[in-house]
Amino acid sequence: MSAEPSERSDLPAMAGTPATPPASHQRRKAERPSELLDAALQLFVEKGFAATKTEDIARLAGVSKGTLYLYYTSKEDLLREVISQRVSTRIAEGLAQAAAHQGSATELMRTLLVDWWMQTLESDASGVFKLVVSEVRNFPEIAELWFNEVSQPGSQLIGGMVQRGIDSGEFRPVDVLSVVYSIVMPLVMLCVHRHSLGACECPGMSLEPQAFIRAHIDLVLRGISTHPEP
Amino acid sequence: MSAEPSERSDLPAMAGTPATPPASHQRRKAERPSELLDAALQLFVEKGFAATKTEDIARLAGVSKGTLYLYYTSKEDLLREVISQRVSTRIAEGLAQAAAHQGSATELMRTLLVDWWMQTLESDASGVFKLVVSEVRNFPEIAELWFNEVSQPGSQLIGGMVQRGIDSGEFRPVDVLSVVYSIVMPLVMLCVHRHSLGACECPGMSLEPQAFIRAHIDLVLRGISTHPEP
Amino acid sequence: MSAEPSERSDLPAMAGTPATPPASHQRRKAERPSELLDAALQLFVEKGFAATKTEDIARLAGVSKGTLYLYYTSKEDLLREVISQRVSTRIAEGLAQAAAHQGSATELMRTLLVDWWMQTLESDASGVFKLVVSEVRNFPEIAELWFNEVSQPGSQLIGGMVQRGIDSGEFRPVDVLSVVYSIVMPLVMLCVHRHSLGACECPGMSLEPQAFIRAHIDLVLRGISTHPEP
Amino acid sequence: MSAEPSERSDLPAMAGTPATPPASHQRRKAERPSELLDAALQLFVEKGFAATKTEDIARLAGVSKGTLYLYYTSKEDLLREVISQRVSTRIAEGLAQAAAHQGSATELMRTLLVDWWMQTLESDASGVFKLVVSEVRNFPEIAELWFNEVSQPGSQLIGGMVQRGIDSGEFRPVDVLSVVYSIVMPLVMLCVHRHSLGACECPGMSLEPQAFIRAHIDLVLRGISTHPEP
DNA sequence: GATGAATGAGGTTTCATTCAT
DNA sequence: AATGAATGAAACCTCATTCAT
Repeated sequence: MSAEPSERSDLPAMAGTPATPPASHQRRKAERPSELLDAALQLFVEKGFAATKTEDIARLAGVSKGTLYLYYTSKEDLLREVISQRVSTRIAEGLAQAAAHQGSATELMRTLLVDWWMQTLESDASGVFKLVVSEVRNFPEIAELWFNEVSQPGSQLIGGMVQRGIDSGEFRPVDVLSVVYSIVMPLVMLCVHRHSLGACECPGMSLEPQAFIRAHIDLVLRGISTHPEP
Repeated sequence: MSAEPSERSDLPAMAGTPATPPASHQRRKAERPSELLDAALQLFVEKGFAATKTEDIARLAGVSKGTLYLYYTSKEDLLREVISQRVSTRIAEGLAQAAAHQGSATELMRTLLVDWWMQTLESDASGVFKLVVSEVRNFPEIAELWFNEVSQPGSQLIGGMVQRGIDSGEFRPVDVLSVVYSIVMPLVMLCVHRHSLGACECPGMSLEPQAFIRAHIDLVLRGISTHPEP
Repeated sequence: MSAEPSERSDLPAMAGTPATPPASHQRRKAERPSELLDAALQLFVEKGFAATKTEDIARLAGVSKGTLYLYYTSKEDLLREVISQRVSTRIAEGLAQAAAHQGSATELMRTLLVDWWMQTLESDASGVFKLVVSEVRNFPEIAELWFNEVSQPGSQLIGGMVQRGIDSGEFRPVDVLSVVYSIVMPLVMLCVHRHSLGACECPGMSLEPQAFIRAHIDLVLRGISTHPEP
Repeated sequence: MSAEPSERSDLPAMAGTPATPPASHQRRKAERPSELLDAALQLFVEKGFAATKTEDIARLAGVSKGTLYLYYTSKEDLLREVISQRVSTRIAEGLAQAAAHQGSATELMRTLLVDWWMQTLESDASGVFKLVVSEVRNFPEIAELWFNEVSQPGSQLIGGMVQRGIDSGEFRPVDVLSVVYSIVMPLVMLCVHRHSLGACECPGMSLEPQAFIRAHIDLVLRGISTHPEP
């Protein structure tokens, strides 16, 4: 939220000057789209697309109703952009992290999955899961985007790790796809939950997310391991 | 469609009851509320609460716009009724099934969980999961209902089974709540998915639900078992 | 204006009863479209399409904003309907009158043209000329309608009369089309004028329309006659 | 485009005038108002006042939205200026031409009317007729302007010629005003038509304007002449 | 002078709800 | 009980105008 990287850090600030932003008008223009996207995501996730008023998005972003339309052609456009933008950011992160790590499949899964999903859960990207679940049927193009950019690469990545474990003898010869779902669905659900029932006053899930993620991964690993630890 | 047997089955009234009156008309009247609820559920799940028009609900139920208001005081009323009605029906079913079964914790879980969730997934009750996920934040009373009628008793039931397994030595002394979530979240997610991404044209999950549910339960059981089968 | 023929004069009213209208609700519904069209025509002609507010049309027709949309799908729809409806009515009238008359070409023109154009000028159909002139370029479909339903048949009719006069020796062998325009353009312009400059306070044209029309037709007839009266 | 010779023709400044300054930039500045008026006229005529966007006017004139407001205080101001400017230019031309000519009333009308109206029809001044017809009722001040600057002097001029013909025995003792309208209305209508139905794809008037104007004047002259040519 | 980002009043259209029939 | 015509609040979006740069 409000994490705009302030675009192209404009020349190293001269020592002493407190990095004055170049000019309020220009600054604003550069940041508007991102601020609007943040506001839109927050409200779409909270209230749903149809129940969110464009004026509220604008107000939350600190601009007037009309300004929104200088940057996005319609409320629906805003929805598309919010999803595709936030999703691609997060997926790129995941691939980068995967490339950086190494080790046994077991180790890899224990670190990579826990890290990436914790970051996702705690960033506002987690809201996108709930948003997509709620709105795909009204906006079929989102389905395609999601499949190509998220489901497919995600399954590939995790499925690849499971397969490696099988090949190396760490894991039993399980049905890879089925295991991928067993691993991933609770994590997705965690994100969804955080922005639906989890956001309500009610007692809710009395369990630390991080603790649960670790326990869940361990549970699955033990379930597929050839040599379960005692 | 749990309840309404659809007006076609006009079985002869049992002797003793006064010759059933012009049937088709009387029957209809009695079934209206339920038909409206069916229609509402279908559309709320498909389009979301805000994007569903009362007129569409009425039309789908085969009545006029005004008639809807003879049975329900508002669109929101319809939402509340749909959820609480469908939910209580399904939960009662679950408790009944649980009471009927017996055997080891492992066995119990393998049959009970698979059966109940498969029925739920295939009935239109599965849509309620998606509906609740999408709408709770706009209607906080739903959260309370859900917690009291679903989350709480559901966790109790499954948690109870896990605890029994631990007590009997079938399962390792795991954190019960955590395991409950690992078990249940993919199953909930399956229901949600069926009415969001799963309902789109896109390739989607290429996995038989029943096969997955079995595999998932097995995976978890192996993960918590003290004597995993080789 | 407000000249709705009250649809299907419902059975001869019993002598004594003042022809009670059948039921206010039903009555209204039947008359609404026509009342809305009247209101729309008046305002579109007066202010132009873009400057007319749908709410004003509704108010002038004595209904609320929303009611308008029960009968017409959009403001533009209203424009199309107004034009095509009023035009076809008037043209049918003209053809009927032409069929009814007979006599020499000269006589025919002197009666038919004067009568039809005077009626048109004084009915609210005259506004349609101004409306079409002002709006065709924004709504090209109107051009087609106008050409097929008005320009074409109108030219045919008048051109036919001129040709008959030439054939019978009443008129010199003039260029028919050119004469048609010389005849018709001032009459069209009279209609247009009545709803633009003619509607302003300014001194305006100090000439009785009927007197002008007669004089104009006489002038043209003398211009093409083979035996101009002395 | 009566006035602005378009910045391309940079004829060498006549000796004596100080070497023209950085030309293209200075020139532009001086021509801005006129370029804006041209753009405004074109769009007002094409789309109507209300449906024309100030931004489109600015873009067509090659400046930004804000610049427009440096020269004109409002969109309405632009409308007033466009009309009064174009009108006075054209009327002045007409008076000049009238003063330059001489001869019999018949001759005068045959040359003067044909020339002036052909020039008007082909310049963008013709659009002003359509614009005025469409917009007077929304801007009553235009009516006054039009009456004083156009209708009045125009009627005077033409009426004067007719009267001269009557006095000289060329024309019969007709009603002058009526004849003026018979003469002028088709010519005005020609201008209006050119920017409304005439601008559409439809078949349209299949008649050369110049041929028609000549024929029309001839027709009227024959209609009022005391000695019609055989 | 020139720009174009920003504003917000105002216009069109939708839709939950009412109520006369 | 059932209908569906009518309402009007409210939502989306546009665009004339302003003003900081």
